[in-house]
Amino acid sequence: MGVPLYQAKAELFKTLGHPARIRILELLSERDHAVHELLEQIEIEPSNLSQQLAVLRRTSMVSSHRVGSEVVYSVSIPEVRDLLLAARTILSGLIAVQGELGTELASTPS
Amino acid sequence: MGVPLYQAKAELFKTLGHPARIRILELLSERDHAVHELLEQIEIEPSNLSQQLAVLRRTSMVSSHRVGSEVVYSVSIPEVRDLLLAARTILSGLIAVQGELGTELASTPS
DNA sequence: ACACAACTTGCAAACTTCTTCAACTCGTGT
DNA sequence: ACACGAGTTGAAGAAGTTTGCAAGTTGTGT
Repeated sequence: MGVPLYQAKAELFKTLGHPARIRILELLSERDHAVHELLEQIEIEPSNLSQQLAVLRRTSMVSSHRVGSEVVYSVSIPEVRDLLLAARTILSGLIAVQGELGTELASTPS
Repeated sequence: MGVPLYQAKAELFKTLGHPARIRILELLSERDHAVHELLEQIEIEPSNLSQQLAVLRRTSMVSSHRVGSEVVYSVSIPEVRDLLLAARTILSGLIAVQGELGTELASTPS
């Protein structure tokens, strides 16, 4: 007997409910990245990034392997992309209706 | 200038990151419900339900209108359904791999 | 063997979210 | 006008999350 499904869903969404984790997943869904490459793109302390990566690892959303002195991360659930895209669609809808943040959406690719 | 997109996404997911709110959205995406109907389906104190509904209202995910003495809620962003479905798909994948919670998924409809 | 870069871990302080209680509003029926 | 059912609101304590610091690994080059 496991956790009820609605609770598992809530936990999945909770995992996505953090700006740094969203950025990590967006970067990783383009291609694999080493931690220091993520660090260049995301404004955050190394230890904080590590913590956020740990959260994503715990929920099996990403996996890591060592390559020499680097640790490379990849998305292990490709469907996460769908979730991010659906979110984007909803946000464009909201923005169209409420009229805010318009240019942001039009110009950035993800 | 508005909030960066990745932050808006994080907030959207954060809103979904609560079991009661997931259940509310699942029930409302079947059909509109009055608050006391939701209360019958979800094990939660009335005031707590009200708080969770308020969170969903603030983010424009649901809207409410009075009908006599009842307050009826409906989903105002139909695409939320896609998000819930995508979550379900991901969860089945995870469960298939990690072998847990299997029967739960097979038998319940949402 | 040593220094250095690349990460991770443990932990405490700051902050946010959740839950419940008591008090309140608003409509319906009497 | 009154009582009652249906919901909402405010506030406060408990619980959970986030952040950054200092300390610890592990691999590479010298």
